[in-house]
Parts: sequence; structure tokens; C-alpha cells
Amino acid sequence: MVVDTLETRELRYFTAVAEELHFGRAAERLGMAQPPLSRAIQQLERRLGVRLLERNRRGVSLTGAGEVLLHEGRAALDAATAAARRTRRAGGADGQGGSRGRLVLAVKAAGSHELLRKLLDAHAAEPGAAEIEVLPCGICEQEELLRDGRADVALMHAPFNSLAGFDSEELMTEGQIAVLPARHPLAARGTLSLAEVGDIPGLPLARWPRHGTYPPGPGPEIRDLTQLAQLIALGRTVGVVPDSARAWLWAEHAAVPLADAPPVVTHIAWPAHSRSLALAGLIRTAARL
Amino acid sequence: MVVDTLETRELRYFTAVAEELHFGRAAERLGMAQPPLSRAIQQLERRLGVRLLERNRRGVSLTGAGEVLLHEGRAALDAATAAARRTRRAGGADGQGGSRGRLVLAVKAAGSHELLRKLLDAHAAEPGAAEIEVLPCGICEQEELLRDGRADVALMHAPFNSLAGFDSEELMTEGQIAVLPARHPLAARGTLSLAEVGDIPGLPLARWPRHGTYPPGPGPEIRDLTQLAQLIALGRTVGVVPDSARAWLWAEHAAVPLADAPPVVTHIAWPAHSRSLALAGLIRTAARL
DNA sequence: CCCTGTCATACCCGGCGGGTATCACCGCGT
DNA sequence: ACGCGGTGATACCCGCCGGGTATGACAGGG
Repeated sequence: MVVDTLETRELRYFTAVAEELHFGRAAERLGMAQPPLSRAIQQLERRLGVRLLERNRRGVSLTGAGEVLLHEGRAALDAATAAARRTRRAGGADGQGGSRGRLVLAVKAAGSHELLRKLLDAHAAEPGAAEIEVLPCGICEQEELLRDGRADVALMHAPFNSLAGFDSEELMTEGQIAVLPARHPLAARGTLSLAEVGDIPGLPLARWPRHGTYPPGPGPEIRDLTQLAQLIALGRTVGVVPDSARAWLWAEHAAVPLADAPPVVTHIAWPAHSRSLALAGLIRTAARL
Repeated sequence: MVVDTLETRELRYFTAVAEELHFGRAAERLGMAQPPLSRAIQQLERRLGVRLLERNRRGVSLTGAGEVLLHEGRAALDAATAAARRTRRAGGADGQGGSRGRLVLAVKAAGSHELLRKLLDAHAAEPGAAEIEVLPCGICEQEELLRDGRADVALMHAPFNSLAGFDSEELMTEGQIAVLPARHPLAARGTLSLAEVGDIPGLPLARWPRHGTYPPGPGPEIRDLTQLAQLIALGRTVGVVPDSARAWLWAEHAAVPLADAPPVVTHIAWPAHSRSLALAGLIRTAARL
């Protein structure tokens, strides 16, 4: 076997080109000139004995092997930066195997405060518990944060987050509600169905990103819950959110339970290979809630 | 942030030193001289701003941060070599996104032939199915093969294999049996309990590796099933194996069902981030069995 | 037809990764 | 006490390769 491992430099370069599909822009993003980048990709292709990019007239496209390398390479790069970040964090606090290092917990900003509060309180009451740093993040960012090492553990919400590749423990299950402008006729209803909510004339359902991209539809693309709250209050959209979101409703909002919406399950999740005592302590505490 | 990713060269060097706990031997293993290796590790420590190794008189030991980097670094290295291997495989066969690439399926050697046969037959009958290469492996090697890209998918046996970090689908559940020398008095029994089997005078229970190391105990350490078969036939040990192992019993063996042994669940498992059409096809076929 | 935008080629240079020689240190044996 | 073996660290040198600049080849478009 000529090659059995790739340098992270090669992976960085290739993923940049594969994402931009343009050598010039990729080189700029990497802070280097275009020719050495071209050469590096050629060397990589020779080393692997595989064609990764199809250079057509006017642009570049990925071959099948290129797509594989883009996926696998991203995972490998994330693992490498995660190694750097976690090592750095481990070294900051404890001397030798004390494992009293601080843990970084990623939570969806504006998520259920109640559960988080209970978890943090219970953990703080534990003798010798690790310090917890709470890292608020975007709607579906937790997976990325765990993968690249910016976080050690996260609160995730199935079915919105994918738990693939992580170990997890179930914490809480709740229903979902529709949030409407208070003066809308449907706000008076006792319950609604997903079909009814998805098809209100003049009030399209808001969309949020699932794994990086927005699903198609007429509704506005939102990024956080305050955006959603504003648009609902203005009578421009309707939202479907977990029950615990009642906590942040405004006077201009009305909440109506959804009869047929899938339940939202909150998990505590962490990288499957973690072996940290501090993390184990937090998980044990969480499982007892 | 001074550093946000590590070079695989740095990871290779560090894991070598961390495993050997000796710069000279590590350098030899890496095929280089000791001084540049020392320097590389020092640079890595400076780059991370963290002490990784404790240089005592007479030898080297890991700090807490060093242990973290050893774990995370191994994962990152596996991911990088997996990227290389899978890309190489993807490029070998298909041109462009055909995804008719061959899949490598890791199976425990001497595992249940029956299930494997059924799976391969059903898959071959599928129109346009990917070619499957069967990679026989040691008792608990499947996880490693999936992680470092030598395999794309594996048959695993809970609770012996850990499914952490993989996606999986349940295929089959079976009981376990005790395999004894045919002329042993207990061979006549209708059923046995784990406690009885574990405490037979002069016939210690064979041990096999769990995640790389052998559990403590008086019995012989075995690596594959033929070894076990031989030792049982010689009247030197007794084994506990899944029901389907009846297929390879010898005349000198006797099988006795175990009343209280935990059931063995065979899963088909694959890396959680896989997105290959060929793999999806195999999994769909497997799920229908 | 030339101009523009693309990636590839040609050539040069500096830094750094690696080698050899050597040092500093410690434990140990006699 | 002293020398020796074995450890990792330091000093110094060199060649390679990663990166830069200049330029070429080629295809579309106004």
C-alpha cells in the first residue's frame, strides 16, 4: 500500500476545493496562491491513485471518490481539531489525572431553561463535580460542536438533532404546540393538527434548518427563536415548537396544543468514545433526573 | 487561538511515544532518529501550550492532557486513514457517482455461517446490488476495522462488541450454550447455569479478549474458535458460545443449553456518518431478513 | 478576435523536518 | 568514588518540499 494515511494539510486543501468547486476561491480561503494548491491536489490524486475532481471547461466537479473523500475528510478534520481543543482544555485546569477539568455543555439557545437549571443545580450539588461551562448555540449546531471538540457534551432534541455517532441518555419527552398570532381565528381552538397548521391561508409555516439546509416551502427561514417570536407577533408566520417553549411566549402569541405532532425527546449526548471521569459524573447525575 | 488543528504527523509521533513511553523505541518504530522526535514533541507541547509528558528520571509518563490526546489522537488518526482507504476503494471501481463500489463486510471468522449466507444470497438477488467482499477477522476486531476504514460494514455481536459510535440494525437473537468435552459428567445435563459452568473443578472457563485485553481468570486465553475447539476436545477447558456455534462442534464436544446466559444479538453495524448508496442497499436487504 | 476567466506548468527560494554528534543527567555496580 | 550505560535534550548542518511569482494553454463570450 503506497499510502495509508492522509496529512491534515491535504485534507484541508481538498475540502476547501471540494466545497468551493473553484481553485482560485479555495486558495484565497486558505490564504495561499492558486498554483501550489493545484499542485497539492494533483499530488494527492497521484498518492491515492484516484481521480478526485473532474476539471471541465468552466469549473470543477467532484467524482464519486471525491465525494467520499469530502465526507470522510470532514470527519477526520473534525477529529483532529477536536483532539487539539480537548487536549488544550484538559491541560488548562488539572495537573495529572485529576480529571476535574471543566466540561463544555452545548445547549440550544432559548431552549428549555427549566431542565437545564435542574441539571446544573443537581450537578453542582454533587461532591467534587466538574465545573460546567454552558455554550449556547444555534438551532441544530450541537452535533458540529461535539464533533469538532468545541463541546464535550450537549442537550439534543430528537427528532431535530441526529444522535448518530453519539452515545446518549434520554432525559425528557414533551409534546409540541403551535404558536399563532393571538388575534388569529385559529388561536381560539382547543387543539390543532399538523395538517391544519401547515395549510393556513396567508400564514405560512416557518422553516428552520435541518442539518445545515432549509427544507423547501413558502414560509420564512428562521435561525433563532426570537426571530420566530417576532415574525409570529407580526402575524407573518406560525411556528411549531416544543411544549416547554411556552415559557418565552409574548402577549401577542397564542399557544395551541398539536394533537398529532411527534413528541420531542431531549437527550444528553456525548462523543461515543469519551472516557472522561468528569463527563461520567455529569451523565450519572442527568440520568437520575 | 494559536492552534486549532493538529497535523497527522504530530499525532503519529505523539501516539508512538505515548504508547511506548520511551523516545528511543518510539523513534525506531517510526523509522527515524530520536532527536528530531524529541524536538517534534516539544514543539507540539509548545503549540498546544500544554505539558503532555512527564519526563522523570528513568522513563516517561503521560499527564492528564497526554491521556486525552492519546485517546482523541487515535480516533483522529483512524479517521484520516479511513478517509484514505475508503476514497481509494471508491475510486477503484466506479466512474463518477455510480456508487456500485464494492463494500467490505467484516465478519467474525467462524461466526454463524447460516446468517451470513442468507444475507449474501438475499443481497446478490437484489438488482444492481454492490459487490460484497467478506473480510474475516478476529473475535472482537470489527470495531477497529470499521474505524480505520478497512471495512465499510460489519456483523457484530452484542454484548461482546460495543456498538458505541456506530449505527446498527438488529438481525438475530440467540441463546448461548456451554461446550464441554463429550465425556465430561456434566455433558449429560439438560441445562446448566453460568455459575455451574464457571466453577467446574479442573475445567476452567476459557477467556477471550474484550476490547483488546483479556479478563482475569484461571482459564486459557483463546484467540479463535478452532483454538477453543481443540482445547475443549482435549478436556482442558469449557467454552460459552452462541447457539449457532453448534454448527462447528466436533464429535468430542457436547453442547448444553445455558438457562441464564444473556442472549447474543447479532447486528449489522456501520460508521454513523456513512452516506453511501451501496451500503444503504445492503442494510435495507439485511433489515428484511 | 481579443479579452476574460479558468486551471496547469515552470522556476526559484526559504523554512523546516530530519540526520549526526554531542551533552547533561541519573542510577547503578564495583 | 568513579566510571559506565542509558535516558532525553541540545547544537548544528543539509536537502527537500511547500509555497510564491510569472506565464502558458484553453475555452467562452461580447
